Amino acid sequence: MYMYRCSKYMYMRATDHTMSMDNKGKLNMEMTRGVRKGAWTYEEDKLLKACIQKYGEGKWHLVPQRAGLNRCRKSCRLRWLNYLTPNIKRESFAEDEVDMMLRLHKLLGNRWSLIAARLPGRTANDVKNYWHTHLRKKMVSRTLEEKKEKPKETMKVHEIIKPKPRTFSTHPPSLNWKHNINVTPIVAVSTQHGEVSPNRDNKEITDSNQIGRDIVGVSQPSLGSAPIPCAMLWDSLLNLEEHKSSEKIGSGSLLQEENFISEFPNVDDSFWDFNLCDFDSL
DNA sequence: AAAGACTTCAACCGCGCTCCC
DNA sequence: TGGGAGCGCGGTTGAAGTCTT
Repeated sequence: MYMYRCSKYMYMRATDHTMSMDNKGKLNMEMTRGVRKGAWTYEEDKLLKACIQKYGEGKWHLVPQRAGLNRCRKSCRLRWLNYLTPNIKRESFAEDEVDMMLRLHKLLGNRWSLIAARLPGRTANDVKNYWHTHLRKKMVSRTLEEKKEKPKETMKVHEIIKPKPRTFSTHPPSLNWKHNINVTPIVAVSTQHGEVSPNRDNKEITDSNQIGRDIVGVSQPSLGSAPIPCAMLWDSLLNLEEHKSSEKIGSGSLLQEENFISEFPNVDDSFWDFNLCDFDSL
């Protein structure tokens, strides 16, 4: 059943658009055509659904035309992703979802899309909204309490937990590298804000600011061989953590841990010397 | 009952990234 | 190689709903 919250507003705003230029000075063509804004109607949803069912997701710039909608591509995409996608959960967040969200936020920061990807049926917008309305206050008050308890503690800026450089074999069964490579795995980084985040893009760390932001699994090899896929490591790490938390077995689930580690036999043992549960203390 | 304060969340906006020409 | 187009993300906005006085 459809429930529209802002019926008056949506019709009043229908043609209320402003000419806008983006940061590069490009004229936004969508804004010049007098596209509709505001809340979506049932009819518009029907058109959009039919269009996606017929042509599939993607090519959003074609969607308004294909669907016969007077909406910009962004609006169509957002409506589909946040509301019309099948399997979206509309009920409130369960306790375990909230718990997972808190843990993931500690690990990933405000990367809502990554967090949402770990919460089936939840969108990045849902997660972001829930965080801002429920959890942020909780976190702020908790931080204030901690500050009261430890008023004289000084923060360490960009403390890097950095194992010594290692040489890995490039002949594991899973990767066909042709040379040995020297890598410097920066396993975890804590900032003065207590935030930790992964280096999903396999970026090379070149400056201290970036070190402050990223966890790097392995730096880019210099001999032209394939980079170790940090994003893959990270995803698997999260899978393991998710498994642990869902089974309530804590960090002692060594069978899973061993399976996980065996997926990356080329990575030295010292790389695994940290535990995601340790991030709880951040 | 009414008015103001507060909360919720759908939608908008700007920006950065990637791809392609 | 530079620029334009398209896409996706995170921050922000603001109307509607709910609560409080």
